[in-house]
Amino acid sequence: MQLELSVDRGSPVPLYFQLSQQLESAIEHGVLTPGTLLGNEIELAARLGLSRPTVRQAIQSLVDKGLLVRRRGVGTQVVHSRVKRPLELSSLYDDLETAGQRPSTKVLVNTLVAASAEVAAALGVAEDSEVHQLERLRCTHGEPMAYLCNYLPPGLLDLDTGQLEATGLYRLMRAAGITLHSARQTIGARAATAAEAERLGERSGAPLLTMERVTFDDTGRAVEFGTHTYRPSRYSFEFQLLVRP
Amino acid sequence: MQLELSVDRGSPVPLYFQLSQQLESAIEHGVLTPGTLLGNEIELAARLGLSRPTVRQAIQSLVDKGLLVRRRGVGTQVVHSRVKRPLELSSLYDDLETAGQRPSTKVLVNTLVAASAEVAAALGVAEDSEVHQLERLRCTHGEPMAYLCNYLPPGLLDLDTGQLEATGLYRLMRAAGITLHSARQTIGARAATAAEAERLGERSGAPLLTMERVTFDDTGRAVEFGTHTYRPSRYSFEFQLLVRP
DNA sequence: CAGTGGTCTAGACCACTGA
DNA sequence: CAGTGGTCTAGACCACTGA
Repeated sequence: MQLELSVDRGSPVPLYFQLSQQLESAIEHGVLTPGTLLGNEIELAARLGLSRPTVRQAIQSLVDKGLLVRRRGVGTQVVHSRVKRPLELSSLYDDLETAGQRPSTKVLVNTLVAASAEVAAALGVAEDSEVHQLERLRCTHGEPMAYLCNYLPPGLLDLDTGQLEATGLYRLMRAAGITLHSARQTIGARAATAAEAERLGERSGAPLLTMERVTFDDTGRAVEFGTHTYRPSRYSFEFQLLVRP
Repeated sequence: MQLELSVDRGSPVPLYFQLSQQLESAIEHGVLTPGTLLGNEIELAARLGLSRPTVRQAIQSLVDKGLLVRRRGVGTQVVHSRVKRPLELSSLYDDLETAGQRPSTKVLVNTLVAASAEVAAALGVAEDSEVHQLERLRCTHGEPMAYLCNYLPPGLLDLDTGQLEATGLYRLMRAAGITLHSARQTIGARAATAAEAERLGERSGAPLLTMERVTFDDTGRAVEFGTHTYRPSRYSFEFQLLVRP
């Protein structure tokens, strides 16, 4: 079976990207079945009228995504397991929306406060300096699912309550021109305090899933510090990991 | 300040790797401070007597690790925030050992059983076919920390109780020539059952952190299915995420 | 405008794999 | 042994950034 591949040199889309997109879609649609050998890079390059480095760049991006495996002396194969997207720095709001859960958000606190020692350390600002404080209740199907507390450095973003109820925080940040780069997360569990139980509709002492996160932009500035609690019956963290070679 | 970089063409270590190692160590030791511009690729290549693609390959690997940021028209900069290693498919045993926690393992079950529907689906074997079952209690400082239940397909690995108590499962797999490729994980929380509480030294109904995982090798075969429970007072998941560009 | 990284070519030699 | 991916060279032209 010969896979139909072609590139358009008139397109502004890079050639390696055109190729990797076609391969990815062929894998996702089952045209390239698991275990298939791709054919060697030099022949593939000749067939497409591309240079070998360009073909390698396309293949490499799919290896990085976990869709292909390369073995010296053997060839490049489509991975057998259905690899979903590896873990990304994703927005809870976007994840829920993608899953068709129709999330809703209620902003309970949106104000400026003096940074506590913990918040100041996380955001890298002076203690007692002003920071934004945000508390939101996220529901799906009208039921509370998570309670989100966030702190943001001042002057970064217009935090409009209306917008915060219509979309997620990460999307607002990106729209404000902030380039998210990395985040440090801690996921744990503990018993709900009376106040937490009340907010989430659980009983006091019930198990809660917790997440603490500091997000950085590409200049290394902390742009957000959040402490979130989730109802474990309604939410868990699910992700794909790739072993780095 | 001029950073001292040099490559040894007599070494079997690839040139791009020699360079990326030197840059990484300079960043980790603070010789290259956050925000520093690396100097353009062409000049860097000339200085080292390398071609530009080789220099790019070195830089790219550090961009992938989150240590450098590239901006067209601007240059390549050392990231400001201390980025630790991004999330890897790591072994709990290795993580604890690295943290100086001196983990110990007690094997409670090491036997062959008929696969339940859940286990069969996870491992991709027939229901009721024979699989290895493993139950281990992991302690640090003599205190229980996690209870690990694992299932493995038959014939993959010699599961020696002595070795299992001396090291981690992933290390045994790698030693057996298995190339780990990816894993699908779910992290959640729930209340401890009476049996679970007993095993971990908690009270019944106490919150537990849970992890479910299927690990695949590079041929796409499921090599392990695990359901783990952790005492949240003694363990949490901590990791760094990078935003994929 | 000058300077940067992004993309691309057309080769070369090598190490490793499996028959 | 033939076939594969891994590494490397010495260029080229382009798009984007910021002064």
